Amino acid sequence: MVNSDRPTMHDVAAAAGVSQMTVSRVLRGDGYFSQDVKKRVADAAAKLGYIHNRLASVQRGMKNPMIGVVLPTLKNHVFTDVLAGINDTLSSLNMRPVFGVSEYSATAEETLVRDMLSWQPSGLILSGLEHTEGLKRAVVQSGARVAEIMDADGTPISASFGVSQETAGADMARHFLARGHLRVAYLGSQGGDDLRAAKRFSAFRDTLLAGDGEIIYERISKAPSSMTLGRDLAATCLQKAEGCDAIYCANDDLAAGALMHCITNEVSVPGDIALAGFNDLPFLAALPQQITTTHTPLYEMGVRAAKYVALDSPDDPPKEALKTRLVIGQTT
Amino acid sequence: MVNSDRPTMHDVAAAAGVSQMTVSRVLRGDGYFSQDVKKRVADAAAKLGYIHNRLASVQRGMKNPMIGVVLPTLKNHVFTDVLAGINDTLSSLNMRPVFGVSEYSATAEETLVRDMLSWQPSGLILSGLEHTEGLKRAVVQSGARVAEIMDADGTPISASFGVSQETAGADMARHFLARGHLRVAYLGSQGGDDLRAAKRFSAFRDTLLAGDGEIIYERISKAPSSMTLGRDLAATCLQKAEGCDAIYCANDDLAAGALMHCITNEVSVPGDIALAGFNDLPFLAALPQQITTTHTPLYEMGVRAAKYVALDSPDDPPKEALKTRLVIGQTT
DNA sequence: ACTGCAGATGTTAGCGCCATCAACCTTTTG
DNA sequence: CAAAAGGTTGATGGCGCTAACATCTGCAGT
Repeated sequence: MVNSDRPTMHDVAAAAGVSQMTVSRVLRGDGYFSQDVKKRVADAAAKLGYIHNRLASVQRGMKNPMIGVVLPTLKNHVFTDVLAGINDTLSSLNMRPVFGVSEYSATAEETLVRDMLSWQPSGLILSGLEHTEGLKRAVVQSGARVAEIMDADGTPISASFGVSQETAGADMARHFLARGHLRVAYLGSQGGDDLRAAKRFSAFRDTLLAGDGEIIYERISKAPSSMTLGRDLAATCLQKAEGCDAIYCANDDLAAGALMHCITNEVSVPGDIALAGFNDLPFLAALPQQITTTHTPLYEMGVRAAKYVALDSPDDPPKEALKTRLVIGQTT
Repeated sequence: MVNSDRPTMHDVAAAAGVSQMTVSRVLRGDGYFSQDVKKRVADAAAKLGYIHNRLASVQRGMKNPMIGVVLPTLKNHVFTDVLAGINDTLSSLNMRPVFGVSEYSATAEETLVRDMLSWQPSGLILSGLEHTEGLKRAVVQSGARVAEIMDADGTPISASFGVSQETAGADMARHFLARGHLRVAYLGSQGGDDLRAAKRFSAFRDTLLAGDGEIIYERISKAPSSMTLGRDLAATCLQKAEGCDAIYCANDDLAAGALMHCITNEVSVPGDIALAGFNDLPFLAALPQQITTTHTPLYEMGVRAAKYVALDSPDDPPKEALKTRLVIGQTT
């Protein structure tokens, strides 16, 4: 409920004995005004507890310091890392993120974006490169600056800052082959909704099969990703997949959960079985063993995307593929 | 950059051959209009890709489906759990959260809230009960509905949905005493900025000392909370605090990190040393041992707060203390 | 035939702000 | 010392939308 007695520039103007226009100028520090007037206005505004009404100024044509951010989930720490990069950058530029979570649904994403666009944000950050046609059309028409993050394998609407999922998957497969891990299991989550994990796995499989490897077990749970899920999936996997010598997990949470299963059940890692995840999240450093994983510059990705959408350089939209890096596991 | 060629109701009206007011009515489904007009307007809106301008309608006096949410950090999963509750609830009510992160700074929080208020949100969710006077004044004057979450020991601005940190701390101390853990270490993070952790520890200490216990080691790192920090703090603690038989950690991340240290160094838990955390985050279930902790209804807290601020019941603001529950550790 | 009233549409005003222009006043400059 | 330049303030209009009121039609009730 917006109180109707919230003071406006008119009220401040009356209290300071000037016109409303002068108050506007003083508060924005734009144009000419005397020191005397400046002080009177500042005092009046402080006394009344005046708060600027952005709705009105944006409507009038000012830039809206609002950036819409749509992420697939908050359950995976991956996105809180990206978010941190976005948030830190936008804060320093006096802009504010508005978040939405799509739960890996393209239609939910479209609804969310349409909703956000109704606030006339000056920018938008989306996850992944796959969106509904309706979303793309709405975004383009809105004139908001858009950046797509996370992925680099595909065609962005405009700018993109992501990593190549295919390269990451293929790199990991080559590592497996080099280490002689040929009988491999794959564990995933979110059903088929996590499209980036799917791309990764597809490239991983192709590369592995092109070598002498084989996927002897594959299980993509419908549940959202979590350490607990990873632990459970690993338990079933080790029971069913005889002769399996390595597990590739869709992400670090699953891999860490798998590691917990191994520790609890005294399965030696990587002696009995090798484990690999994806993202190189900070918490991996605290585990009893450093798991093999692919480092992705999550924070940096957030920073770049935020900078791009916040500033309005007229350059043509960059499509940057950030580098991933294989992190080899070891006992600590 | 908001494109000036974004279609307005006027454009839709022209395309549909009706007045702009009629478009407004049709799109809101309010008042009278014929089926024929309804269809023409809907078609025109779809063809032009019309997106409603909320700025204008809120300015005109409509309720703003925006809720400001200020959290101390995203680095601790605690807040993403709360956030999930808030987000799910608001989504189902067609409202949108706008997030801000204060990094445990009261002045940053005030800046953030003032910023948010400039968008005329209809509600606000804040963390904790301690805020600057300026913030409280601004919030009250804004007329937005406010809910404060997390804490129950203090006086809220209006509504509050939190847990008693003091009760939780004291309960844990009683558990320690009952188990005969008398030589206790305490590990914390965020310097003195995490006021709720401080309240908890204070009550814990008082209760412990009132029994036969003592705090033989205390270390509150300035770093943000993480598993890695917990692991490092535990390492130093076990080295320095001779005869220590239990560690109370400010939260589950620290406690899990401490557990990782113990596993790596073959320190038996709880044989050699007992560990306790706070919050009962879901990932604890994946660890090789269930750590002792205090369960807090994080998601539920988010749900209740979101419901309160989203709906505009005229009841006087509820001040609810949600129940915490001690979770006793065990090996899995 | 005349009221009455509901259905269907349009007109007007104004939310709070800022770009633009206009007015006036003070310096500076040739 | 007039003219130009610059400092200081105010009046006006309009961004896109919706509440309130106005208008006009058709048709039921008497």
